[in-house]
Amino acid sequence: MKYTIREISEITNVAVSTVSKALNGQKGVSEKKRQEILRIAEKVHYQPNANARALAHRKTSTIGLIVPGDADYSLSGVYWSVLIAAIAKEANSQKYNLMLICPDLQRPDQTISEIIQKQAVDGLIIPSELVTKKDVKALMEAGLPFVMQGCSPVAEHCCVDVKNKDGARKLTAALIARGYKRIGCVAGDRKLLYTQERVEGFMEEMKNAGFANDAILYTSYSKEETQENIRTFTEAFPDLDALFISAGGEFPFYIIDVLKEKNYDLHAFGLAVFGDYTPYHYLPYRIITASQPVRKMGIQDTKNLLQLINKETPPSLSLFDTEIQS
Amino acid sequence: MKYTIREISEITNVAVSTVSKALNGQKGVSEKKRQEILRIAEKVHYQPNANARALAHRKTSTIGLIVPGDADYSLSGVYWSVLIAAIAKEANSQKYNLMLICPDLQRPDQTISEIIQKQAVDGLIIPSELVTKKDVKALMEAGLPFVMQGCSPVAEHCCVDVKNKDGARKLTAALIARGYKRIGCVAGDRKLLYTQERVEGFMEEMKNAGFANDAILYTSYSKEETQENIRTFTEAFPDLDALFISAGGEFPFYIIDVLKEKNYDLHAFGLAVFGDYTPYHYLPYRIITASQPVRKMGIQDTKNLLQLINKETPPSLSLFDTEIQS
DNA sequence: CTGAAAGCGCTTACAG
DNA sequence: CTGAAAGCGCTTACAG
Repeated sequence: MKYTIREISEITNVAVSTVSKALNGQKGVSEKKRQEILRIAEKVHYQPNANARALAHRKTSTIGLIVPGDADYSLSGVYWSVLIAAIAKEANSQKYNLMLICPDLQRPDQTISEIIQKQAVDGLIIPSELVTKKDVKALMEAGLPFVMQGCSPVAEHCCVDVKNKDGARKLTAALIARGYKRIGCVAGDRKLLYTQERVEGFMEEMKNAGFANDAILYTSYSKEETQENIRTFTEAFPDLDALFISAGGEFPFYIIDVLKEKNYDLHAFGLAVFGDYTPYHYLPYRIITASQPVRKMGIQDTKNLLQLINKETPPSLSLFDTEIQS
Repeated sequence: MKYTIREISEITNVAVSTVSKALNGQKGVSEKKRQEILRIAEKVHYQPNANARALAHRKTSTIGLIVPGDADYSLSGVYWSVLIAAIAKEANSQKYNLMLICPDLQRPDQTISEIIQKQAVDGLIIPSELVTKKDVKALMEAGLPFVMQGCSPVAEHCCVDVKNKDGARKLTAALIARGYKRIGCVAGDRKLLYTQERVEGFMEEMKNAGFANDAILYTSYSKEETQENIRTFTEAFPDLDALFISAGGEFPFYIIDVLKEKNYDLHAFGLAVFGDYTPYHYLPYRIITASQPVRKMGIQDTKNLLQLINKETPPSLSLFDTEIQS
C-alpha cells in the first residue's frame, strides 16, 4: 500500500500542510505533532511521491550522466564502469538519483536540449568529448548546472581531469630512464584535447632529453584502422625502440598485435601506456602505465555538480595526478 | 525559455486540454488545429515537463537498474559497462529513461522498498545476485514490474540468463578434447545459482568422460582470499593438469598469479574460463573461454521489462548460448 | 470537435 | 502553532 501525505494527515488528524512541514523538518509545528506525524510516517514506510515533489519543488533530486551511445566501451577498459559506479554511489549517498542518458546516435545534438526542456534532471555530468559549443550555449541559457568529466576546448567551465601533459611526461621520462632513445608516439583522435595534451607532454620530454620527437601517429581507436596505421607507421620509422601510447584499455593490444606480427622483440622494446588496466601486468613483457584515479574523478564530478545545484561555487578545475607503474 | 502547455494554448488560442490531446496524438482534435499546435510546439521546442506528466499519468517512463554498490567491478571485466550501456541504449530508444540505483550498503534491504514507495520508476531490472526473497515479496505486493538479469533461486520470475550448465560442459569438453584428464574446478561463491550450475556442468561432463571430478574449490572473488585458497588447493591436488574457472574478468588472473608462483608450466597446463575478456587472448599461453552475449542479454532484459510494464507477457525465461573460443 | 473543471501528490505563501 | 487555498504542469473524464 502506498500512502500519501493526505492519508497521513487523516490518520493523525492534522492538515496536509502541517504534515508536509513536519516531514520536511520545517519549523512551525509543535514538537508533539511532529513526533506523532513522524512516527506514523515511519510506521507506514511513507515515502513522498518523487514526481509530485519534483513538480511542486521545481527540483528533481536527480542528476544526469551522459554516456556515449556507440559504446566502444572495450576501448576504455574499466573506465566507464568505474566512473558510472562512482557517480551513482556518490549521488545516491547524497540523496540524489542518477539518470543515465544515452544520446540518440541519429540526432545526438537534440539530446541535450530535450533534457533541458523535460526538466527531468537538476544537473548534468557530461564527458568532455561529448560536449559541443551548441550544447554549452543551450545549457547556459537554460541555467541548467553541468560539469564536464575531462577538460574541453569548447568551454571554460567546471571540469575534472587528470594531468594529461604531466602524465605523458612522466611516462616518456620513464622510457628514457630505461635507456630508450628513439621513441614513437601513438596517439588517439587529434581533435580530442587530452590527445593533444598528452602528445605535447611526450614531445616536450623528448625534446628536453635531446631526442627526436617526430615519430607521431594519430589514429582513430578502431582496431582495423589502428592496425593498418601502425603498419605504415613502423615502416616509416623502422628504428623505433619504444612506443608511448596515449590511450589505455584495449587500444594498446591492437598495437601489440602488429608489433608481434612484425617480429618486434617485446622484451626489449619499450612500451608506455597512458591509462592502466590490470591485464597489462599479466603480459609476459613489461608495460609502463600511468593510472588515472577514475573513481576519485567521478566522485569529484558529482560533488562539483551538487555544489553548482546548491548555488555554491565549486572549483572550476580539479586536476588529478596520474600514478606511474613500471 | 521553457514553454508549458499553457503557453502553447495561449499562442494557438486553444484550450490546454485540446493542446494536450493534439500533442499526445489522441483523437478529438480537428486536423487543422492539430497541425497548428504541432507546428508551434515544434517551433518552440516544446517538451512536456517529465514530472508533471508522470504525476498525472501515474507513469514515469523511467526504468531502474540496480547495480552493486561495493563494485568490485574489475571482477566482471567489461560485464557491467556493457550491460549498463546496452540497457540504457535500449531504454532510451524506447523513450524510457534509465535510473541507476546503487543500494546503500549500510541498509541494502531498505532500498527496494524505498524505490517502490517513491514511485520514481515504472519497473526494475535487478541482477539476480542482488535480489532477496523479501524484495520479491515487496515488489509483488506493490505490483511493480521487475525482471532479473540472471536466474535466481528466490523467485521463479521473468529472467534472462546465459546457459550456465551448458557453457560449463562445453568448456570442460574442450579441455578434455585437448587431452587433459585431471581437471580441477575453481568456482566462485557457492551460494550463487550460476556457480552451482557451472560446477554441475563441469562435474557432469567429467563424469561422462570417466574422469574424477572431485577437485573443486569454492572461493570468494577477493584477490587475497582466492590466492590463499588456490595455494592450498593446488597442494591438495598436486596432479592437476588443467583448471576450469567458473568466472571471468580479472578473477582468472589471480589464479594465474599463483600458478606462476608455483612454477606451473602454463604452456602445458590447461585453462578454461567461463566468461570472455579480450586481454585473455594476449597472454602468451592459450585460454579457452566461453563468452556471454552480455549486450544481447541487456537488451532482452529491457524488452522484457517494458512488456511487463505494458501488461504484456514476456518470456519468463530467456536463455542465451555461450560461445567457446579456444 | 472544443473547453472548463477536477485531479495527480506535494509545497508554499497566507490568514487565523 | 495550524490549516485552507492556490499552484507546480499535465491528463482525463465530462459537458456543451
